[in-house]
Amino acid sequence: MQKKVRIIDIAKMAGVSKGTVDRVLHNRGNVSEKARTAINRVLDEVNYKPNIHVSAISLKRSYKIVVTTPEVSPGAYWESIHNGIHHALEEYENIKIELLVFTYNQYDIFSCRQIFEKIASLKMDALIIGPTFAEETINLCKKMDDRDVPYIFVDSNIESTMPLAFLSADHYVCGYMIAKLITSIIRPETNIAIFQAVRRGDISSNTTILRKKGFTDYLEKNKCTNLVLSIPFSVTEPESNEMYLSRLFRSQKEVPAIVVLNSRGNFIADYLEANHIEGVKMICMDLTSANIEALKKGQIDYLIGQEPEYQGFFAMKTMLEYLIFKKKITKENYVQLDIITQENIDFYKRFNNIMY
Amino acid sequence: MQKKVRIIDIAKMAGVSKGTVDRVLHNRGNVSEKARTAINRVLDEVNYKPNIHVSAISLKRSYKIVVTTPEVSPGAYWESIHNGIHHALEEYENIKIELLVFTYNQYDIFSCRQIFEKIASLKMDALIIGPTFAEETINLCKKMDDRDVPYIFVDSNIESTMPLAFLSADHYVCGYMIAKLITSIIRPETNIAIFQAVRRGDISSNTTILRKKGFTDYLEKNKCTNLVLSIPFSVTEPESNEMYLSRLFRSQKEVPAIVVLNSRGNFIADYLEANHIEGVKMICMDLTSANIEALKKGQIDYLIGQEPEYQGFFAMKTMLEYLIFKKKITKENYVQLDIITQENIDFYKRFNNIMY
DNA sequence: CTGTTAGCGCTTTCAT
DNA sequence: ATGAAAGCGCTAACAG
Repeated sequence: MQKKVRIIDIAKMAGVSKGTVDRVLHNRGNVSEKARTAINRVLDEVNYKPNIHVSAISLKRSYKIVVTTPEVSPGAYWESIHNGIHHALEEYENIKIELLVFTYNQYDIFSCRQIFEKIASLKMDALIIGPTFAEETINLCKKMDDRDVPYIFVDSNIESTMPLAFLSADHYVCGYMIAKLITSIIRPETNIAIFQAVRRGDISSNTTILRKKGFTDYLEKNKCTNLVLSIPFSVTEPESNEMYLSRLFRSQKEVPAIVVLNSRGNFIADYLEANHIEGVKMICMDLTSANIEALKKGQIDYLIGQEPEYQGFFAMKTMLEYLIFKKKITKENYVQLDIITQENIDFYKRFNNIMY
Repeated sequence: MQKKVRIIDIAKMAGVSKGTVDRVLHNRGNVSEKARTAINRVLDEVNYKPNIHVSAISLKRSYKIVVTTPEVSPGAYWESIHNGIHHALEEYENIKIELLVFTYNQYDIFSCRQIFEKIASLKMDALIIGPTFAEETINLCKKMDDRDVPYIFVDSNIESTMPLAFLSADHYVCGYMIAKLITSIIRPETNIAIFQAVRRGDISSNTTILRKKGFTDYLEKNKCTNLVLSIPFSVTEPESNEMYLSRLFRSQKEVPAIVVLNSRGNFIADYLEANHIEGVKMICMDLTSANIEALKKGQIDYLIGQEPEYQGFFAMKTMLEYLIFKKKITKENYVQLDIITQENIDFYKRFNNIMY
């Protein structure tokens, strides 16, 4: 194990001073072409890894980081992502970071536009985005690209953008897996009702489309004969859901299995309980407090988790390490698709933030 | 957010110098009773948290840490635990740590005794134990208790010991969950063959006993009518397994479902393949390379993971933070019981970037 | 454009 | 038993 090379070692090898090496390492400018090449030559030979502990304590400047995601409600998916982000910040408590958080209504494209416009007008060092609407996100990203502001996605990736990295489940595989799980516990004759959220100003979110595709593909590939009933589902106008649900159950001879492709599965579970509908097999997304409760009561059979805390944590940590330590980063980061049941749910609370 | 209190702040408040405060903080002795009480009084009032970055770079002493576990084979369970341990070490690369690793044959109690005796004769700062045999482990731990050497368990906890912490799956729940999963995908008439490893000099490992108990309890509680066939399984004498297996399948009218309570499920999968036995539903423990291969081929339906990398990583990280930064430790750490299928397996390979 | 230098807060050694 | 002081390696300000 060779002893570590320090800035001063590089300086000596290149025949310059510490200060100049630091200027090159951080692209601070004011370096002659001659010095730069000499230093870069040395850097190519040696494997310089800054001591991050020293960096952390020496750092004087501060960083302004903007976070934008759908609105956060207690115990829900996006709260977990924010928790993860804050957890990462705690790990770097000695670094001065100014965090600005802007949330938009994920069911209203106009809210998103407005917030993104505001963000575009801000000066910042980095941006973390939880996207919903593709077009709007692409617009924002273009502006960031022009200004050399690095950004990282959480929850899902958006095509035609150039993020530093993204943290996302493979939503297609997610839907595919859900199809496998639900069909493994129901009979081939059982119908499957599949719920998707309706949004204002846009057809559907990218993630839901992908999950739906994976779901359908599995059934087709495996020649499943279950009839699939697509049911719209409104978060903003819950009264219309009652109607859809009662119509659904009135039309069915046998209760269908239920798949909810967003994190609001508990709404359906509540309806079933209120109407004393039993024996329904049900798979939903995300470990929200309400979903966990429904899982523990036995209303939901499987929950699929996508590590939201880890996504937030890793996004922020990656960003900081990029900004401060210039660490290399992996662009594509697919998170686990955790299959959760009544039995293993209690072991999935690493960040202690799933409370009820 | 109040500004951080440093050693020098405490020193001033207590009317002593930095050096004396440090002596108290690290129990280094040579402090008058008067100074000690003054400093402790201040420490009770303020919330002192050492800056770990500074600690890390200032530290001159080195630590000798011993690790003992069952033997490591490539791609297998214990290798993952060791990988995790080494990852933690990488994160603290600037701290001088001498790592001594001793492995024993987990199927031979005499090997374990011999190794543990050797370990007991060593001088060390801390010990990480992957236990198999309860009595032997308790003996070793008693000796460590006498010498004030802290130890942490991975894989399972041992009663009647006083570890700093343990990292373990809840093996009982694990067995319980396996029972639920297997019965959810087979018919109530299907028999279940359950495989347990045989060991030399001991009845069975603690973990397997607990898993078996959980398994049986589930079936009983849920009035499952499946017949359970317990099959012994020898890792050291594989030729005897052939016999058991052929006898098993000859005796059955319909192929039974298979549950393997240790990580050697792939042995059974191989037998099935070699003998062209198809249509077997199978659940096994642990994401070993061989098991993953069998899962991907469709021979295994579910694998249950218990985060071995995380266990090793967290054990070592916790130990270092205890030794160096005197961090508070959570004693009981139950790891996730990951349910793995062909679909989500590829997202469970975070070998390169363990965090938390 | 470049070299020098003052911190950052903690550990450890060395006088006293 | 105690205080003073020398590092640890990096960042950033400052003086040329």
